[in-house]
Parts: sequence; C-alpha cells; structure tokens
Amino acid sequence: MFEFDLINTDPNTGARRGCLHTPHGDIQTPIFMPVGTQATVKGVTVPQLHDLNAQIILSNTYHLYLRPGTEVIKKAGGIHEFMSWDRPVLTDSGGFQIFSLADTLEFDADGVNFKSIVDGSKHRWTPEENMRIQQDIGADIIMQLDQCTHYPATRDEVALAVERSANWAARCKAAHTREDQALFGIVQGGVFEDLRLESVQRVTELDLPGYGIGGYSVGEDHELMLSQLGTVAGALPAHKPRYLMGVGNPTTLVRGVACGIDMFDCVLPTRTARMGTAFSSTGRMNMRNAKFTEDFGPLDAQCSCPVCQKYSRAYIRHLVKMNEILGGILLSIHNLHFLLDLMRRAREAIEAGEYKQFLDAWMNSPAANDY
RNA sequence: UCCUCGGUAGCUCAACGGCAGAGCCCUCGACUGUUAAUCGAGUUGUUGUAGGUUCGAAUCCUACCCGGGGAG
Repeated sequence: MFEFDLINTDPNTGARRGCLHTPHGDIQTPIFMPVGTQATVKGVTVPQLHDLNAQIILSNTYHLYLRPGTEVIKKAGGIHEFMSWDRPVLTDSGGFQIFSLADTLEFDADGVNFKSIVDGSKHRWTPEENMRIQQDIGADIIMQLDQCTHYPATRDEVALAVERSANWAARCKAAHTREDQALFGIVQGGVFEDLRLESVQRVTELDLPGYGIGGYSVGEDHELMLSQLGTVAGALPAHKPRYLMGVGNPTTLVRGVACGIDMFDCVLPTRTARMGTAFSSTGRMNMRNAKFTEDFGPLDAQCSCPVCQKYSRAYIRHLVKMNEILGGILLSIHNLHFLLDLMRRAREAIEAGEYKQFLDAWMNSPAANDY
C-alpha cells in the first residue's frame, strides 16, 4: 500500500526521483509539504492548495490532541474528512512540540510527561499512547514519538536521545495496527555524525516504510547539517523515502535534494508570508519595505503563481502595511507556489539526469545566498 | 467683549519645580517537524510665542497668539 518507487537517480549527485503511493494518492518526490499544524494551512483554503498542486500536507498530533481533541477528529471520520482535504496527510507525532514548547517536560525511558500549553494540564505520552492518538487522527503517514535534543547538547544527552528514540520506534511499530497508515521512524543524533549513523542503524533495523531525519535546525549552523546530510541520508535504505524534518528554506531544499532527501516540510513559507516576506527567484523580499511603495510589477517576474498573475508588489505592500488579512494569504500562496514549483523543477531535472546543473544554477543565482 | 479648558514627537496623549516619555505611525531586521496577522531594533522635539521668578521651568507668574466650550 505504501510502495515507494524509485524512478531514477541523478548520475552526478545523490538526488532521487521517486513516487510514494498512499491511500489518498501518489506523492511525487522530491516534495515540499506545506504545514497545516491545526488541520489548516494558515490562510490557504483546500481548493487553493489543490490549485498549487500541493500533494501532501503536514499536520500536528500535539496541537490536534489538545484542541479540538482527538475524539472530535475521530468522530468527524478522521482528519481528511474533518478538514475536507482528500489528498495525503502526514502527522508529526508531537515529539518536537513537547520538546520545543513545553516549559516543563520530563522524559524517562518509558515516555514523557508534559504540560499543555493551552491550560497547563498534565499529560503523559508513551509511544503506545501516541500511536493510539495518531491512529485516531488518521493521517496517511504518521511519525514515531521521538526525543529531540537541543543545540548545543552534550554527547551523552544526544546518545540518550538516540537510544530512546530507537526504543520508542520499536514500541511505536509494535503498537501501530492500521495498515492504511505508514509509520515513519526518526533519526536523531544531533551534530554527532557517528551518533547519527548509529541512530540510522538502530531505526532502520525495524524496516519501517520511511524515515525522518529530525533534530536539525534547532540552532546549529546550517552548514554543519549540510556537511553531514549526504552521509546520513546515504546510510538510509535506498528504497525508502527520506524526510528531512522542519527544513524549508529554498537553498537548503535544493542542496538537501542533492543529498538524497525526498521530503521536506517547513513553516517558513507560510509564517514568513504572514509576516510580510516574499520568496522570489532573486531572493527574499520584505514587502514592508518602502522601496515597494510604487512598484507595480509582480512579486516575481519569473513566477507563474495566481498571485503574480494578478497583483502588484505595491498592492501587496499596501495590504501588509495595513495589516490586511489578504496580504498574508496572497504571500502564503505565492511562497508555497515558490517551493512547490522549485521541487517540481527539481524533479524534472532529476528525470533528465541534470540535477547537478540545476544545483549549480541555483547556487550561482543571486537568490542562493539570500536564503 | 468676558469666563473657562487646552496647546508637549507626524497622530493621540503622559510627565505638573529636578535627565521630555509612551502607544500608534514611520524605517529596518528576525522567523526553519507553527503557542506567531508574531517578536525585536531604530528615527522623531526651540514643550504655541515673548518675557519673568528660580540653582533649576513643559510644570509657577505676566502678556500675546491659536483652538474647543460657555456667557453676553
């Protein structure tokens, strides 16, 4: 049900062109997954996501568990029915949220205690409880409960997180029963390459249908991650999809694909959109800037998105400055298009066996250093 | 004509004898498995004018100018 077809690999880089089959449709990889934490990609409707050719969106177990509550989504018939999205959904386990949001959290070997950010109430998740919740939510792809580490962290701390994440992966697998869901394991290991490889070894022993690479983009230098990424991704089985979690600036996507990454997700395009930032082929633009006041051209002359066909920089600057909701909406659509189209072009380049040229062209473009 | 209230940053207003400030606006920045239409930084002054009292005045006194309200 979750076959991953490796269509072809690039001869000069680690880039791969694949297709992941799910009950709600196929996902052509490499792919960027828009983030819809609370069962909505903020500001963007389902028809708009369809028009953008979003193939899969990500949602979050932590947030949905707290509100509206897993039971509501279960009664709705699952997350697809609940949010009227008929294409694939991936839910993050919430491991990252517990790690990054909760002010008090206590990891132990068996599970994690945490306080709700909503009302301070106490909760405990074990891998088994987390699987029960994610099965009720009903995404196509679910992530194991893992333990992320801060940066910097000591080697001992990271090693413990690797050990626990691997143990929890096994327990998630044992507790997971829905055959219409794919359970992905998660590689941890911080910035210690040997621990990363140990984590890969431990998690891949479980022969799961896909693997996330987590624990990056938590404050370390981006180059540090990129220097290890090819090795870590390359150590994962070739015939399974590889998902670099939480990474989404354009240059990292382009370079990540070259390292053999198949899937990405990030709040960056939508969050920065709401804050007034536009992605473009020439770099990032802060649409609040005065220089756009009378700039009646499109956000990006190269862009084929519906926003660029219709609206000017001057108008979008006006909306953003006036704090009009539409400004964030239009920029969200544009930014998502930018990343989705970037991945579409990456797929074409891989199919043509020309990903190296694609990568070089990007790295030599004025935009590369701006992301 | 008289009475009264007021005049401080572009705007709305604090400070009421002791370093002239805030919010907004404006300019710029950040955002990476979303607690975020968020957060942060910066620019901005003959305190209506002219005198006076005082060690020291946006603040007290006098005159004038401008505006709101009231009386006639």
